[in-house]
Amino acid sequence: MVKTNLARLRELLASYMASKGLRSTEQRRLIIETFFASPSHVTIEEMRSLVRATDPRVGYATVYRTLKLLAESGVASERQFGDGLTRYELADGDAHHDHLICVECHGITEFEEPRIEKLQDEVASRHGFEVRSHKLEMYGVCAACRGARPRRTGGATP
Amino acid sequence: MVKTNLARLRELLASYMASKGLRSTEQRRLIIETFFASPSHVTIEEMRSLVRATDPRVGYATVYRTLKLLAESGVASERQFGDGLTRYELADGDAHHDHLICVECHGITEFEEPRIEKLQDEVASRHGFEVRSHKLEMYGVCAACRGARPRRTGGATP
DNA sequence: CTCATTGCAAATAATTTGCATGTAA
DNA sequence: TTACATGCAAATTATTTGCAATGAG
Repeated sequence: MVKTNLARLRELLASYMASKGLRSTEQRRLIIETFFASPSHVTIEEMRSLVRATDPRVGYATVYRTLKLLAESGVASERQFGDGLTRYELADGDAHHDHLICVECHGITEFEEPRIEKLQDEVASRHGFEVRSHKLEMYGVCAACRGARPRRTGGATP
Repeated sequence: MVKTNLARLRELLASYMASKGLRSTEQRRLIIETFFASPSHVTIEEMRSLVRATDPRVGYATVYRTLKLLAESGVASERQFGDGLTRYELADGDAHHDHLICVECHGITEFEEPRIEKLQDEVASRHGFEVRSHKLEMYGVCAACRGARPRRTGGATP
């Protein structure tokens, strides 16, 4: 098992901030730790309440600015699913995951499928396109909402 | 070659409007025809100017409302790429296409890759998830912006 | 000390909506 | 006629920004 992704992200953030001459303030530390401890795909609104549960004096704008900082540094990924809210999640290391989004319960499930990644690269190279990032989202009805159970069709992620 | 997709979409729209008791007004006809004649991925702003070039009396809200109507009827697809603007394109028939989005020139290229679609279905079924729609977007630098030429790595879409 | 950062409120930006008036059916 | 549509302007929603006060280095 690899050293935790979180440790890597902390280092990444530290070096980014150092390189930009950014300061480590009480608010930033709080927001960052809160983010690291949050469930995936938090909205800014959710982050704001989580942070304010600890320190009600933190302003709205600071949450926005700090999450943007996390995204710029590569520590967080900004995501937009259809609902008009921006969500944040921890950036992946080498692996990359995508999302199944339930249109009924709005639940979000992550998955990885290396074979899709490989085909994506193939498509990109066919177009002479240099991929920086990509997203794959499937919208539909999740197993729970269908009342069905997932049927494992063999081996999952190899 | 199949009968034009456009004819199918016109029928789809007509039956949708009939079923909802919606009326065919001068503005709607203008907006709809303008949309059918527009390049793919038009923004609402672009639609508004195109429409106003013909009839400056058409209001902003009517463009919004009519595009939403097109999306609801299944004639158009709403897309959000990262730039905060909602774009519309003609809905696909059976086939489905995805997008390469250049982060430098903001150009959008469409592609189809049935093998990816197949793997997506596989993933979904593994999760007991019923897919209604999906989107795959790759962000990066297009061939033109790289100064490179696309290298065709063999057969394109079979 | 100096300059980045914060919090607030005001400013944007994109989209939506209320309502009086217009107009298909 | 009689709802549905339209156009306008005001309202929402999500996010950004100006600026004086604060605090990190």
